[in-house]
Amino acid sequence: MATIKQVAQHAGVSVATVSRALNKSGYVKKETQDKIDKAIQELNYRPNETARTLYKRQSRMIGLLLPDMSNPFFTVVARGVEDEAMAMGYHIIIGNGDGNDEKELAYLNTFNVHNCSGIIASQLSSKETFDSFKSYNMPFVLLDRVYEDHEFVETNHYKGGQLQAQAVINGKAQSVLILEQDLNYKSFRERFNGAKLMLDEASINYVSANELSLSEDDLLNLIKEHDIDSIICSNDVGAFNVMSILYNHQYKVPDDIQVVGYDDIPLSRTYSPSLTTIHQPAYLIGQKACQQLIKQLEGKQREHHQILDVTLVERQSTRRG
Amino acid sequence: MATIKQVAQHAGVSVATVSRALNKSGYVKKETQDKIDKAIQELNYRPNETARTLYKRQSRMIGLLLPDMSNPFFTVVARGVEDEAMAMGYHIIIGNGDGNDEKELAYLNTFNVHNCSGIIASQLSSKETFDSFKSYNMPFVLLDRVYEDHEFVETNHYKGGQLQAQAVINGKAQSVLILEQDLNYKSFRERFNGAKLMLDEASINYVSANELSLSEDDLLNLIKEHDIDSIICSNDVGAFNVMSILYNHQYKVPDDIQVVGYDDIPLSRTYSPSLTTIHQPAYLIGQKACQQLIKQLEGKQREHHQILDVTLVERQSTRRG
DNA sequence: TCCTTTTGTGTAAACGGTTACACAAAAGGA
DNA sequence: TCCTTTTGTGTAACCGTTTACACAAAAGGA
Repeated sequence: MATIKQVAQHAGVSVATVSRALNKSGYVKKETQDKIDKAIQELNYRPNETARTLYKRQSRMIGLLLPDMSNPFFTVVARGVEDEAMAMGYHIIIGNGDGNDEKELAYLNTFNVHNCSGIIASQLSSKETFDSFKSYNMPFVLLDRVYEDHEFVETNHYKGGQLQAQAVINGKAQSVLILEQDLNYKSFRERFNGAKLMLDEASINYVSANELSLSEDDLLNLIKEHDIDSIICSNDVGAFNVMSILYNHQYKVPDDIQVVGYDDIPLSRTYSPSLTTIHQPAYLIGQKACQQLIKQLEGKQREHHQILDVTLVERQSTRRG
Repeated sequence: MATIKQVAQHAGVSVATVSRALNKSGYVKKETQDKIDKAIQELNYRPNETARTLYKRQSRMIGLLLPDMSNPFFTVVARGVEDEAMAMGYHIIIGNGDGNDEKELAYLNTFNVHNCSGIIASQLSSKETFDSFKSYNMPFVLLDRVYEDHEFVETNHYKGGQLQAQAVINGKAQSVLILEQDLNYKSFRERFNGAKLMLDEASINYVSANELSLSEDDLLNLIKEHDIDSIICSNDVGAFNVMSILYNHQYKVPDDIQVVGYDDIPLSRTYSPSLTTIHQPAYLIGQKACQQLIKQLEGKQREHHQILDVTLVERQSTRRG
């Protein structure tokens, strides 16, 4: 690889002039600029980012920390971040935290020692990790699972929960099973509360259970015991699981039991029956988070808390009025 | 952030000694080591990777270029790469090529100017891109779609095609529709050939069509016209699509028409009916590719061409003997 | 014309590490 | 004891950029 020194030599000027020509900073005579451009061409020179980063103490890389990139929701978020970063001349170092403090801190450290200019993080597994993040004094924005006292992008989970309830109400629900996840997370808690409120208002019976700790038998027992005709799941993948169990036990969806998911991952359109779910704009979340981070980096004005809208997508897994 | 200079000062030694202590290179007296460790502790010092990279002209980062990380097969591959890299002390810069020459070359350039130590790339969109990759003289290994004259990790696509045929033969296929994708790609071509061979040997009729250019109506017409009772798809997502169309037109899977996929993405277990498919060890592909690249970096002995096995996973979308 | 401002360029010092080299002290061998 | 080897440490150059500063030439204003 050619260096700036070689370009300078080849063009018969100093490295400082080449640098100025490259960055269009300071004065450069037209003639000189041309000579330098020619040399750059001929030597196929591309400036070394590492050296630039070292001097500036700031790279054009963004650390992206996700709980798990193989979760379909997060892959789409990641694409949103990546495309936006690419468009703005930034690049992504990716890490999977797996809900594990140590891993999250290891990545935080990695991003730091590589002089990443900022971090986008989702679902930090604890308040302690969050505090560590703050203590590094690197610009960062949070995604999806969020602490109120820091910049973030999330969606309206309360409304999402309401819409889930709305979907089963539209299908004349009589007895609903709500599958929740860890209610310590604000996002899950709000969805849960939203759904409960709607069902209460409509005077519809419901029971709830934790989706993660629920076995197949538990599910079937709950259904029998409470004569369940509608299930609200905490995400689409969970809904697929539920539908698969229902299918294997001769329950018809939606006729016997209707099912509503959350997220609207790409496959929920294609599933048979296709899944009624809450659309979260995953790609947009990624994009917005990236835009917000870059604004933060550049000290530009911005909204610190972006709450994006969610919508109900009614498909085949719920009944219609 | 503390620098090595501050550590040196704090410990009362020179930066060279600190560096030697850090890297366990050269002689350091026990006593001195302790003083330095203490200083590192107290200043919370972590060596700056950028500076290290600049001197060594080699970072501990690996460029990962995928066609599209939101494709479930590749996300799992990416996880395999990422986990393995993490375990070996490397990190991943990720890029989506989108089957687009320019983007691929842009990422190649990015990886290069960041002094990435190597690249893992999948499905370079053209021979020209491949040649560019070689011309950069960076270590790299190819994934999944592969050029014979370079190091790679792939799976046995020919056998995969045979197994797809085997699956429908097990279900007493009489008239098969093979949905292929771009046969210019060796992987798809081999699958196609493998399947054809098996069907020919068993004297079973088949027709084929291109999955990507096939509309819903085209598919339904083909099924009627040839009295299709089995469909071989080019991947799982395609199979979901097909099953969704079948579902909407009152075809029963697998009784009326059986369907076999390719890849065994996580959701194929959960789909209803669950999908018979060819298991490609996506995570392992990523891991192996990463291991191979790191061996290449370290000049270690290794296999240059790894061809991993695929297996048939029979589930509910095909009939049984 | 002389003085001031603008334009154009080069020198050298950073950025934060690693390492070649020099050299001194300690240890070992005869 | 003297010589050789091993151990331990510091000085300074280097990696490839950017930029503060100095200075000269050109342009502009009176």
